[in-house]
Amino acid sequence: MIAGGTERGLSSVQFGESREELLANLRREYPQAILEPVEKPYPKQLHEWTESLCRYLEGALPVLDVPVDVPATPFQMRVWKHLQSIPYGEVRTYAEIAAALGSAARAVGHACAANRVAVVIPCHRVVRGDGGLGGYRWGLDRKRALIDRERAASGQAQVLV
DNA sequence: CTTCCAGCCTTTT
DNA sequence: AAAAGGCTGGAAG
Repeated sequence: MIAGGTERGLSSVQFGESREELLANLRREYPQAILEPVEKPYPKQLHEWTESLCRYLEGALPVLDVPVDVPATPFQMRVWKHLQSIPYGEVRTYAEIAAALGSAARAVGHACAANRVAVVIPCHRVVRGDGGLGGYRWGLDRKRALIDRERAASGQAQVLV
């Protein structure tokens, strides 16, 4: 994984197969940004955010509360905010989200697809109403892995129909 | 099981 | 301004 951010929050958290691939992706998304590989003089906040992220993934941190700094339409903001209210280890359907927002399921899917901040905005916790996984920007295997891992870490029974 | 279309937001023309 | 299409869903064939 790679994490990038500004002084205001994380702006990009992505999955990839290699360091090169990840860096290339980041460069493509922010062609004008000055990318500094932060090996040593870690900006304090960025360090805290990524720390939280890691511990959260391990299930050691119940709620992830890090700021994000991503350009978004008002609608996307509402969807993402709602996604962040899904507890660790649980999943919702696109329809549920849509109902809560008074919108349509498909629009929700579109908003999720636009999310660039993996895990922080848990678009992997949204599945289809018919039991299917739906899609995932970084690959369905990754989505499945995240959900399984979270479910296991949260100690819930794995009742999967 | 396989269309079909309503639905809402974004992106492209 | 108009049209297409997406990480859907529910109804119809």
